[in-house]
Amino acid sequence: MTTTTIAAPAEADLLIGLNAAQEEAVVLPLDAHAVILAGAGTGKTRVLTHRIAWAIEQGMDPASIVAVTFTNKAASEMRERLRALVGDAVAQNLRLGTFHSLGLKVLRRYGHILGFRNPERLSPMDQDESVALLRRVMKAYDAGIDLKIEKPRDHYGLIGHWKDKGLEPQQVRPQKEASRELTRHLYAAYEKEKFASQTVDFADLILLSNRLFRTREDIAKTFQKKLRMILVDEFQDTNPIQLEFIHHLSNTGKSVSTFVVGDDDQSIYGWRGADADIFQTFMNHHQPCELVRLEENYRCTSVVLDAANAVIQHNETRIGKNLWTQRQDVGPFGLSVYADGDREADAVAEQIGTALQQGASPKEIAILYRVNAMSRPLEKALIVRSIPYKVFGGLNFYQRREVKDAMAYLRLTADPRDDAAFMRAIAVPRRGIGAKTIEGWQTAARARGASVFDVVQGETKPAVAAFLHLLNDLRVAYRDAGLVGLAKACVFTTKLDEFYIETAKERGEECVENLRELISTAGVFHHRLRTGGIAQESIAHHPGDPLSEFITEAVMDSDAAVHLSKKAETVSLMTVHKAKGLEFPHVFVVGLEEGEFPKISPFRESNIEEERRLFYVAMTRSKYQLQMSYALSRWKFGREDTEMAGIDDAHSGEGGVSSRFLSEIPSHLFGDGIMVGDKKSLPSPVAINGRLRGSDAGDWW
DNA sequence: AAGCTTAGACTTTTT
DNA sequence: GTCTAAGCTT
Repeated sequence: MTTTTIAAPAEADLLIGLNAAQEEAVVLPLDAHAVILAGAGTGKTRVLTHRIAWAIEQGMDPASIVAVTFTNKAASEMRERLRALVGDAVAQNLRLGTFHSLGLKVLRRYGHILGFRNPERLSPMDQDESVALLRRVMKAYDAGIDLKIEKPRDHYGLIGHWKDKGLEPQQVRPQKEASRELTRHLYAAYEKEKFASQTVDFADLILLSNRLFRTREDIAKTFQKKLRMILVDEFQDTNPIQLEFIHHLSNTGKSVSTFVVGDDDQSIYGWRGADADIFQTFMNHHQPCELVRLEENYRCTSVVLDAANAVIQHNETRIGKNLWTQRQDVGPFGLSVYADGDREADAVAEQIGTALQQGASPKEIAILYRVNAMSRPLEKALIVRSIPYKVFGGLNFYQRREVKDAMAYLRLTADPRDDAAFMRAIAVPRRGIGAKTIEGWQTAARARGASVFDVVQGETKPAVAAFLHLLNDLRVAYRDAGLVGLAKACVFTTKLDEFYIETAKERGEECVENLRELISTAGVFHHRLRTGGIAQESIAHHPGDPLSEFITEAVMDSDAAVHLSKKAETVSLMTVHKAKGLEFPHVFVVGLEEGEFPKISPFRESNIEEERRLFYVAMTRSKYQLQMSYALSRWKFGREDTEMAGIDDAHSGEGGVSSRFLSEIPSHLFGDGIMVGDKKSLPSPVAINGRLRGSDAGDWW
């Protein structure tokens, strides 16, 4: 009796504060398959976490629940929120992680069946390394390939695409186009070489897990027996191999219920193999299937929602939903046009300055654009006004050259037979051993089925001996001084710091700064490890040694290193892709020109519906102010791109014409019409999706 | 083997 | 305009 008095209020608590649709989703029968269509800002994570808490409260064993996210960030956020709902102890037992970390776990456990000699050490190559491996394959290719014409990165792109679709080399049909046919052959060679070097790429984490499940039904069964419920976040971004992965775990829903949450209108990773039709496919496989729409938005103003709804309605392929809000306030919502990109940037910076004067905090403000290159003029304009900003984009921490170099030494300490790391480390800092020599070792290693490290043992060159000696010192450093001591040694004992000061000139200081940051990242990692903050996120039931875990995190959780910028008081500049899932009181969307956003490239087929979803994502980031703009001309690759230039220059084309998406917004929603240039305002939004003509046009050229 | 010069490219990027 | 990477020179 007394125990029920504890349980009952808790159950009531759990549902408090949920709206009708959220509650409906949370309390669906535990064995029901469900699709939750959760629009932007409708409480998606809330539903997901409460659903899990609800299941546990109904008596489901936490260990039989798997929740899959796409990013580590989303995983840890969910973990945190679940801690608050169900307590530390229970949250600890949940299986929660990204597709890739789950796949890695499967491979580490069962990789020996697939022929991996050291599966528990497995840690995937990042994209650059995968391309490097392909480049080596291409260089060794019988027919001979001109790497200038056939670019490794392009071929890798297509191979990755095939892999995301679940196509193994022998399943790819012969290609009509010669270059693609070459890719097909390279794919097979790439896979062979990759296996020979006992490594895997990102896609393999899922692909090989699937192969294992397919060939060893008994192993699939052991997972299926343990599990009762699988939840998937951001389901719209799931690609075919990930869906197959879920099917293996759930026995295609026959024995495990599957609860997927996402928003088809926010599917913006189609170019990475995500299937726009994934919800439909899923529902076909999981009948009967519940469908709940979360449409009440808690983020945006009603004007923004009306505009966003109007735009997204132009998409043919969507399940359909309409966001609404109870909010009564109307924030500023506007569209401006400028003569060129610099003036646009200037005006945006000016408006931000005003907002700051009026008491806004820099971190409440974001500028969003379609492509990274657009950040430059904005940065300039912000610097002039001394407005603090941060650009989120470009390379992440672990992709920087100097950090990769130091990581190569860390990796060699963990495993001297890591060829990729060996070849990188021995070349930097320079020690009189060049590409030719290394290449020679490599072929020898391949011929003997050995690693470069093994081959090099017979070398008598003093430089080689010194290098091997250095590696030994690093091992000693790790043994005696732990992860942080090793990290320090990888920067200083290796003399990487000196190397970068000498060679990188201007950037030298910055490089060393990054190397120091790497050391402190190792320190933070070590601390998290000791305080128990790691094991659950990397979902390793038997965590390996700290070094391997650290290396894996560096590859698979590139965000883990950004602890310094977290609470910075800065304006955020980022691409719309990066902004997905975030929200800001003040949002500026710039560069809304036809051709730029939507991005239209003469070389690549563009997907207008996906571009439109991207625009939809951009608009729905704003909590209060949404300010959009475009420019009549823009500097592109050092050339001016205007409406005029488009006529004779097939390369650039569309500059200066407003985005078609703007014309899809009902004109009455633009309070003041289009703001032209600095202050002049037109009575109505003339010339949206068209050229600005006539006497009006003259003024701002 | 290392350093300098020039040619080309250039959406988006959760892992 | 700015980057990287291949290739030529020393």
